[in-house]
Amino acid sequence: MGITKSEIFTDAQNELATIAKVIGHPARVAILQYLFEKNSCVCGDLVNEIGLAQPTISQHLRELKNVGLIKGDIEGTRVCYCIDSDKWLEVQNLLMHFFNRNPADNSCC
Amino acid sequence: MGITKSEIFTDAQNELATIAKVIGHPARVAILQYLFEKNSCVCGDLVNEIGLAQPTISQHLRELKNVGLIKGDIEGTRVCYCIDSDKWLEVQNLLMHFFNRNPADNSCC
DNA sequence: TTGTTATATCGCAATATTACGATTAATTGA
DNA sequence: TCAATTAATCGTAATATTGCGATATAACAA
Repeated sequence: MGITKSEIFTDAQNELATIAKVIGHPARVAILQYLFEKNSCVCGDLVNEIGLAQPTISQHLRELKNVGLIKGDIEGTRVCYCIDSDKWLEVQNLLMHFFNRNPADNSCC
Repeated sequence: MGITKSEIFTDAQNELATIAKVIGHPARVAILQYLFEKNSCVCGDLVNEIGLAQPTISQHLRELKNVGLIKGDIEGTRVCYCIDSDKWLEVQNLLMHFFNRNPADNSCC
């Protein structure tokens, strides 16, 4: 049905999935990378850098902002975006916990 | 249009996004967690453990298998699934590289 | 062979996502 | 004030995802 049954999963499972889902688009990966390189950027930069239309970039920025990975500051007619350090470290931690376990060697297959 | 313009992004960006997208569903997170706990499982286990129908679980298993995170071995009428260690470590590395950078403090906002 | 069990696949309905043109809103500069 | 600039929002089309009932497939057990 296109709708995820979030209610049958734990908060932790839903949280990890939500974060991963946002990172699950190359445009948003590219935006995060660009933000790290430049340490700040405006929507217009990204429209030039990435080959997507302005409304599309704006939409992706909103999704990144919704999960808290980036924040934006209005500067006149432009909006300055940057990584939210606190959230970034939180996500770093979340992913660490999930991925930093080593799979057993004695796997069945 | 619902279709991602993968061709305008780098291979690395697309790869990270593809992996993240697969992890971007709580059922698949739950499956991976269960696999780590039990070190092996069959589809039926998951149908009982998670509250989703068998065809739905099967579909999620296929997606995890498609990106290589898990593999399945046929054992009679059952299929034994487990984490693919090599791929897991590869993904671990990929995510490390992306997330293990610390955001600058002198952010604009 | 026949029934049982376990999983995959098909087909569908409901919803979500992606992308963008057109428009709006807000600020700056002349 | 008026035009220009920048970004958000609206509306929409195309496609993808999620979930499941029904069915198919495959292996085993009797």
